[in-house]
Amino acid sequence: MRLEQATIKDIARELQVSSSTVSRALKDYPGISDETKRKVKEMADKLNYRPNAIALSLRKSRSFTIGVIIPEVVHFFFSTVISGIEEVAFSRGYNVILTQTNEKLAREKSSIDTMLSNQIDGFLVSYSKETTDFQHFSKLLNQGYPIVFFDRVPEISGAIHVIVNDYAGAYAATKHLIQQGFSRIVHLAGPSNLKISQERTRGYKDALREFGIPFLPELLVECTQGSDEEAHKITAQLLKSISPRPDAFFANNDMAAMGAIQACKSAGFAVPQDIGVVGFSNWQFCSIVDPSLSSVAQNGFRIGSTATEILLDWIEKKINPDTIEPSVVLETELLVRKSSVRT
Amino acid sequence: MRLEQATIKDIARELQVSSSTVSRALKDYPGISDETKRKVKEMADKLNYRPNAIALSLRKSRSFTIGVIIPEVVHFFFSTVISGIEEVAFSRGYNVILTQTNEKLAREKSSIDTMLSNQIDGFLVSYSKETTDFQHFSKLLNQGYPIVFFDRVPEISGAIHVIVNDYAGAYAATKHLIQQGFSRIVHLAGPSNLKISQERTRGYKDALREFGIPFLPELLVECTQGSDEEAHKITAQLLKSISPRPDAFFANNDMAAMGAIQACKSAGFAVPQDIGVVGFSNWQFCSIVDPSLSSVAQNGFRIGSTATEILLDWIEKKINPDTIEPSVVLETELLVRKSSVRT
DNA sequence: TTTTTTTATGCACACGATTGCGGTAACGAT
DNA sequence: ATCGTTACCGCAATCGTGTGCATAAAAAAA
Repeated sequence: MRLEQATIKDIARELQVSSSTVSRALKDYPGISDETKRKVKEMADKLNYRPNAIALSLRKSRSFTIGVIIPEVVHFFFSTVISGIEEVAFSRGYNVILTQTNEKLAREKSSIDTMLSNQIDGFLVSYSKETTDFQHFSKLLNQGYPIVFFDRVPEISGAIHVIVNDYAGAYAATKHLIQQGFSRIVHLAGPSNLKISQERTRGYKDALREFGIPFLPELLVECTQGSDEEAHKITAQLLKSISPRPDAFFANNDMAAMGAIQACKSAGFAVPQDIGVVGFSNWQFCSIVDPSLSSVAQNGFRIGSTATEILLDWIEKKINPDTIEPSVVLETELLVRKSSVRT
Repeated sequence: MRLEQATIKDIARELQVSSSTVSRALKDYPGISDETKRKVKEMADKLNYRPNAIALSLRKSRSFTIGVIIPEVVHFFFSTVISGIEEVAFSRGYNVILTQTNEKLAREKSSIDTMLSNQIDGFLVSYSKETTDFQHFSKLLNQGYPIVFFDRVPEISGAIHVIVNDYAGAYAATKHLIQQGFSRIVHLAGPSNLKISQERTRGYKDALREFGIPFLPELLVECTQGSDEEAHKITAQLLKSISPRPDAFFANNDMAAMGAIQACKSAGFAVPQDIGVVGFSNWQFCSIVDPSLSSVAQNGFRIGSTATEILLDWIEKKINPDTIEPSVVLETELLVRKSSVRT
């Protein structure tokens, strides 16, 4: 038995005026007498009137809602991004509708469909690992839908990207390990089809080259899942099979770094005395584990808030996507903790 | 230059039929010839027609959207809940609109307002720490809006709760510590205005009583924030000031437990040999820290999915909230790891 | 008093889809 | 030729709000 929400018509009926007058009175249009405005507002208050956003959306073909598509919610980095998104969206009067793809392309497409049905004003996207073709995105862009990509960004024209400087972060991490006296540095890389992984690997290689350390292909291993178990297994394997053994690990993410640390400990090595480890993302637990984990911080909240600001500016036509810089690159910061500092 | 979305009228115009015919043809109504249906569907395909969910919402006074209100997104437990919510909502064809209150009551109320404006079909709520009065919720319930509360639940009539058995979890954790030979067990409790905190404290006390261990008020400390820093400080203080010193800590959440462990280590005590520690929530990092952290697992995903199933059943009138059990209690599970097992 | 201007309000339609009700043509039966 | 039946389909209203245009009343100017 839902109590009916009062509408503009109800106010009009009570006051014996037309609904157009009510509509105008509520919005302080000129040409409505102060007396009428007062009465209307009073009655609106009395009837607990709340404008029907749905009707407004239909009328204006705008929903004041943005759609967020991410691989998964249960992920420290993404949850901070969401937080940044939500914060900005809320303060600017927009709703956020959220879907996770669980890394499935099909789910990504289907989410776009339902969001289009819901007359979304724009998209914030970090695409799935399965996504290698970006036509479904280019099509949207061509139709004039604003899309801002973050973290994982495609190489298509018309989109705007918000990313962190993965290259510089990886470079700094590797350089740091080298300066700590480590030289046989393993890179536990991410999926090679993601640009962020490529960039981090590039930073790793460049740092090696810079310091005259030869790049050894066997020290570059792809961790497709990025889980601690996977990293644990790979690390244990590497420590056994490669001679002389690796003396440092630079992981694509913090979970993998933790897996590596565990494997090192199990194999009888001390971190950081024998083996140095640096992660990427600066998850919450970095500072509370033992040894505390050095990591490259990427400010998820700022990524989210920046991406949202840009998207909303685009939606509200405060910026023109064709004339502004298509990539916003936020800086990373290497946080040195115990796991990588030789004492 | 957004390309106009094709509407039902466009199809009608192309085919020289009325829009009602198109509507019916698309939905396979009887009384429309197969020939027409075929043509309409073909044309819909050709024009890339997508039904306008907003128009539908207006017509049906339903949005197929549910609103989720939580304290904060960047929180392992809540992010798993969101994941569960999103999963079920998606599979049943509902959208999820998300807001975080950042523990502010004002934000909670304002979120409810915008959601009502958007003709939300129902609410999933875990209220803020600031919320002590629940009138804004009772009012909604009285108006017939379905609300399912989870994790933090108010004592008001008409609502449905999905919670975990905090009491049993705390009881099991405390009992486990006792059985490991610890007897001066500190409980780092949560904010006492939250029912979950009260329940956990109750479990703690009952376990002590059961095993004939006197409850000492000085061993029950409220950690209002639940952060590791706060727990660290409190723990260090307790270890110094209380004599004989505490020999175990049961924390209200895992972050606090980690803070306690660090403080113990700093004070020169070994975990678990000197001091045992158990957390609550079973965050991701529990298994990767050293020593691995024993914790009471509460399945966030299941909480989210269960709450959503109930909410949607309620919305779709498959259940009657007045006749079903108002509280669904999911069991917790004590995961014993190294931090609490004396060797 | 008459005409012009200003002020305040209402009418009607639009947004896109659904649906009760009524209409029309074709066909067979009488 | 008339009626009844069936099979298809269209009209028009509806959901709640916004807005261009017309209009009535009141005020000002003539």
